[in-house]
Amino acid sequence: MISKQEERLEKILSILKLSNPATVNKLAQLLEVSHMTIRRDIEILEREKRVEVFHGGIMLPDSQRRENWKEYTLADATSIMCEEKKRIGLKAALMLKNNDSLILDTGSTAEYISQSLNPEYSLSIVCFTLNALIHVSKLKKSKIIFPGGYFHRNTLMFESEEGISILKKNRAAIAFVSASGISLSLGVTCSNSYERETKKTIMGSSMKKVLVADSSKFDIVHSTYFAELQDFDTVITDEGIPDKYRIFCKNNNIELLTV
Amino acid sequence: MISKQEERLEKILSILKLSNPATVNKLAQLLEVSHMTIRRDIEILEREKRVEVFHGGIMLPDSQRRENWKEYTLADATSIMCEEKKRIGLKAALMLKNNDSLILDTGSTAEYISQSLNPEYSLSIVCFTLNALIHVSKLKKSKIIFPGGYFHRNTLMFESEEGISILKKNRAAIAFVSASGISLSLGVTCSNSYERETKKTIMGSSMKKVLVADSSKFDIVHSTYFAELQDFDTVITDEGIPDKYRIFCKNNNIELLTV
DNA sequence: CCTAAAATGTTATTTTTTTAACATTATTTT
DNA sequence: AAAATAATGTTAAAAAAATAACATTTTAGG
Repeated sequence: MISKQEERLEKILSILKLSNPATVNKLAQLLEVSHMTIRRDIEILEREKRVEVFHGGIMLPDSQRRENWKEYTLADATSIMCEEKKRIGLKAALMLKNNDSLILDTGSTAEYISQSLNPEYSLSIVCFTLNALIHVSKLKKSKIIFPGGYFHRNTLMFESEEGISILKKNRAAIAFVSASGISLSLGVTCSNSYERETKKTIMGSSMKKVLVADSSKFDIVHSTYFAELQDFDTVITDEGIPDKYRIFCKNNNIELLTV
Repeated sequence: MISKQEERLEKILSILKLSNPATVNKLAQLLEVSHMTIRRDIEILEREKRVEVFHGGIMLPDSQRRENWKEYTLADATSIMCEEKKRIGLKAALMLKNNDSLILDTGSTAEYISQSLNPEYSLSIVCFTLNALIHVSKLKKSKIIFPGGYFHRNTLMFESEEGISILKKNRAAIAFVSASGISLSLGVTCSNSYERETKKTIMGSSMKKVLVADSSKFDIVHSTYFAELQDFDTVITDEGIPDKYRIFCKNNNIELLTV
């Protein structure tokens, strides 16, 4: 059970997030309580160092101020294989030409692609994750399609039956697909079952299918199977992949780009 | 030749950069002048919008501590009726309780609602615009549904047939709907025809329908009609609305909240 | 349902800030 | 240098906010 007071404390903080600082009277008016109640609330918040008090009002301490769009992105300089992923993302983006249509799958490598796209091109872009969306929405000349659906916080992905229908209505010259596991015997896999339908549909809607994955994903298997390696036309990865994959690509006429 | 006063103005600003906000007395003491001198300086700085004044002190305006997330948002301190919209958004957000489900329409007022939502609540939120999505995605305890579709850059809205289908599968306790025009004779209107289907579906999917619009929208008509004023249960606006709307709401049993 | 405790509201008082009017000191102009 | 002007300081009254003491309402426990 959440008390009225605790509720008010949260409300005070959210008011502050919007307009910092705020006066006691303004808060009292907004929350429809007396100024003394607000003062007592403020006393608590101050003791907990959640606000700073001065004559005339209160404000959020510096540490709590809203900032940091990085909050919405997976790509992060500290993540593993970060440099490889950046290079892979760039290589992928450079495959595109003006007026191309593309589909961008989930994952941090895909996010690096979205960051590397040429803002001068008029592209048609389909994507599925909030992080990619934030990047591509800045491309003023491109057309953006976001199938949408239910939000999965761990991957920042949106997914739904209807999203799949939108995707099926669209075709792309090129699709960049990611994977969390790639194996010769067990195929290409990802971690979340909710990704499967989207990935399979992406594969079916695009002319050229490009697998983007750093070398740490090879010889790994995850729970959800969605394709065979030979379903792809191109693989972009880094130098660290096992030789058997180089041979497999050569034998199966898969273009292998290592960066 | 730089005057003593100009020098002081700069000093005040640099003190603020170091400790924001600051009181008049503190500044007077630091700069070794009388409080009246500081007050006169502050008057100048305020006229030039370089500081914000409140009872008890002054602070740097938001615009001087710009943060990246603003890049993706419509809501902006320079927009018209900004303060009213903030208050409307806050009032709307304060109507909610834990575990509520809500639908958030497009527009800058709706963005202010999304900014004011309580992060401690477990809400179920449906929204349609990138700006709202960015804000609500931070609410770790809430479930997010984003119907998606084709991106409209002017409003940051996504819209599609399939998005409508997703929306139709969902129900909400409360919907916050915006409008660009409200008229007694010609009804409630918006500017873009692509918004119509979404707005009509929102109205049909929610128990309580709340119209959020600042007073500048009243007695205005835009091209796309989507509802009558009496279709709403509640109207949240500011004090500036014409009296005839107050009377109309009273007569039609519409709750009118002015902030 | 009643009681005790907690939370909130009311009011008067004290403190602080703001405003305004006027005095003083600097600065500029002639 | 004297007069005019601008900038700053002083003071008192007005306004706003903080505090404290007590009244009332709400809530939790029996």
